[in-house]
Amino acid sequence: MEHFELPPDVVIRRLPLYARSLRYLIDEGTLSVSSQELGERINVTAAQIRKDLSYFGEFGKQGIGYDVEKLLAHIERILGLHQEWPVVLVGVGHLGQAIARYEGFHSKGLRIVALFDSDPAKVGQEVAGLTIQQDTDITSVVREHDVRLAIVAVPATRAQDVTDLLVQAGVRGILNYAPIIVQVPEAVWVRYIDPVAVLHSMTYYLARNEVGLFTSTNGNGVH
Amino acid sequence: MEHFELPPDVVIRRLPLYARSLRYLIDEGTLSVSSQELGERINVTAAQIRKDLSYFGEFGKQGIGYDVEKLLAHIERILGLHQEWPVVLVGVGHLGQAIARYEGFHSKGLRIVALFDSDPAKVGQEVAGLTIQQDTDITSVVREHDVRLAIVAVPATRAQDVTDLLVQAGVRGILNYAPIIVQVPEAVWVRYIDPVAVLHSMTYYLARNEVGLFTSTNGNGVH
DNA sequence: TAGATTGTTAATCGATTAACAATC
DNA sequence: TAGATTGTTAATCGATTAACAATC
Repeated sequence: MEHFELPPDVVIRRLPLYARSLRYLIDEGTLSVSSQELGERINVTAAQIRKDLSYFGEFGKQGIGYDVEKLLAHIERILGLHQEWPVVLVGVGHLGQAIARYEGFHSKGLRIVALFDSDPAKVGQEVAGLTIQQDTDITSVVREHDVRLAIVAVPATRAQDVTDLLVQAGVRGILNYAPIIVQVPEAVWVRYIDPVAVLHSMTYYLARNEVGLFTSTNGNGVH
Repeated sequence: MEHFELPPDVVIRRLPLYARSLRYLIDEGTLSVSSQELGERINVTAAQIRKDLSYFGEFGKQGIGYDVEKLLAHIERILGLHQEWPVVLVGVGHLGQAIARYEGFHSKGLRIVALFDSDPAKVGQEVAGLTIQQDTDITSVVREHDVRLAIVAVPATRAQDVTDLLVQAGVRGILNYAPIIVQVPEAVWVRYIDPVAVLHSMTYYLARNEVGLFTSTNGNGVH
């Protein structure tokens, strides 16, 4: 039975994890997987996986489980990863360079197509096969390639300005590495990569844990 | 009135964002802030901020708001950031190097004290003032410095092994950059930095958005 | 005093889990 | 057929928000 409830964002955020786990299963040669098995790998309950998938259709077989390849194909299509999304990266410091060079970003559905930096000394240099361009060219490049996704790896002081530029040029999804929360119009999605905040939240538990190790209830796989 | 409900994890994760915003307010010379104003900066409701803080005590004044410096000091103490946490970093590829060099990590309460890599060619090299050590020395170094926090920036294939080593040596909080979910004992906290998964979740909305821009309800500040 | 804003309670909203009929 | 596992419903659990008395 189909139903038509809108999938909550928290479900959308788990889909990429399901997809990745399915890719690993394919690498291992596994053909079929149950919600139970999949759940154990990513520390999620079987019920949750089934419920999540039910927002999009019926992909399994009772008594059997899910065909790994087929389920992956379904999830990738749901996420829009059957098409390729050009991505621009703004800010080519140490972090930006690591991002540009990171193999993982050349992943299903994503391709970094341009690098930008405000530092004139960097403009013209090549990183990971791409020539660094001036910040001021963001608008034209984004429009020309119809880019919808951007990664921002500039200092916090520059992040809002760069975001405004990107949004104005047509970008609708931003992955922000700068340690500051930016303001965007409603139609734009911003997500944050904030390792320091994450570490700062773990110290809370460590500070309470000190010697007696059996106080904590659960530290598993919080994503 | 004090009450003694245990703060949920979702609250603990917001505290570092409050702290950071307060630091920016201090830089701007602001002495006092209301929950309303603070909330607007980080896209959180005023009620949520007040409720969150109420798990830990009473820090504001009716009619006035919060003393910025005092509230920051309280939050830092709650998070355990009044002490300094030594951190080890395992995996000194492009990403690991960017992490080691990133100023932001030399932040309140954190100090990277050792770098490890399995590649013999890298061992002995210096990055950000630290000499890269062999993976096999993790145990002794972690024990010697009583390290509780680690950052893992190795390939996915190595992540579980490295995690096991760290946990066995005494680490209780792990920030994992590897695109794989690792299994740990209950007393250990793992959190993930997973930019590709985040991008893959944004494409979902972009794929649906294509031309008609007024369909989306809210893309703000999802953290 | 009048205006502003807190801390807290209760109401609402949303997400997770348990349970099970359907069925491979 | 017997065993396993799905998809879905209802129950539970948890987090957010609205509202307001207290009070600076």
